[in-house]
Amino acid sequence: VAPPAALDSLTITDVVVPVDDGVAPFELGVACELFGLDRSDQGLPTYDFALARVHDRPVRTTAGFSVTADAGLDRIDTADLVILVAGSWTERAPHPALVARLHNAHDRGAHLMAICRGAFVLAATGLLDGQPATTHWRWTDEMQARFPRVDVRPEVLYVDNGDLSTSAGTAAGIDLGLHLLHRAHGTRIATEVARRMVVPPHRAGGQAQYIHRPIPHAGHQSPVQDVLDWACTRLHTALSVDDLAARARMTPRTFARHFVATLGTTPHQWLTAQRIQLGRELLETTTLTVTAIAHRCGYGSPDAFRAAFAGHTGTKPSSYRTTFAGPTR
DNA sequence: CGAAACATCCGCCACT
DNA sequence: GTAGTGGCGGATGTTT
Repeated sequence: VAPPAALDSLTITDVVVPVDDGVAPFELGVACELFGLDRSDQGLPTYDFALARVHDRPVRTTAGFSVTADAGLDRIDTADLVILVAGSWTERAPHPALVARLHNAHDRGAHLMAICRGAFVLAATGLLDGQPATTHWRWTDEMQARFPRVDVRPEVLYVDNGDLSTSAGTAAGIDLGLHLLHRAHGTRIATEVARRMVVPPHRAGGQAQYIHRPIPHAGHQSPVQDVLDWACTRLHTALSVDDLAARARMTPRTFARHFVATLGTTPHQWLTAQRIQLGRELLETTTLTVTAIAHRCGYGSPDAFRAAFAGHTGTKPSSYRTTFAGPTR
């Protein structure tokens, strides 16, 4: 469940996406955008990236055009990240050769990531039995019915079980991908990729919150947006929800309502998320003590910071630093 | 760590 | 009648 307790570092160098007839172009696009582009000019990592075909012919996408995958299924044998997207296998049982290779990859320690209905393939391998998982809300009931041993969670954006992960609607695949990039390379890389893709670095919370999120209008800032920008520059102070409301020239009650309607999260939850994000960055990129970082993130005591940090990330600040402290530090 | 003090948030309702 | 505002109480969660 996001955010996950599993924070072990992840190695990603070699990424493969098996494709079948019925592949969804957007899901495929998300995989390509996250792992298939060369952004080395910005100091971002590059990956060996390939599509692997299940047939010896181009596969037909749901949008009607065809895609030719260069690699065969054996490409899965060398990958450390396998991304599963929708295909004909989400209705029928996946090809046994694919299932066998996925089992193999999993046994080898590769990470298997599913976007949207790609979770059905993962469920069909049996690897998700007894584990939490998610998929698009339109298919959560069907997934639970077809795979009763999987613990389907309709309310979350993505689930990371450490070596297997699943995401809700396609866009949640972006969140999951960024989360995996974060595990592999740390906050700086993950937020930089997010910036390149022009998506917010991390969204917490369930699908319902996402669905109601409006598309921000360029050059047309809401009063709430203005307060967010302002608040981000003063995270080191003891900002309260009432302070935000005052800045927005609204009563706390009205402000809270607008806030939830715009962002799908409450003011205090958002504020805490920003503080923790700042805390992560400081833990990774500086050698400041936890007490100093707590103070810089607007917490009156290191205990309060530790509690909030643990609630959001599932780890203590000190262990987080040990796992993720980057070379830039 | 736990208890006491404090803040947040949500349903409800009256009001414009 | 509809849409938005804001005050209040108390359950819930956070900070000291």
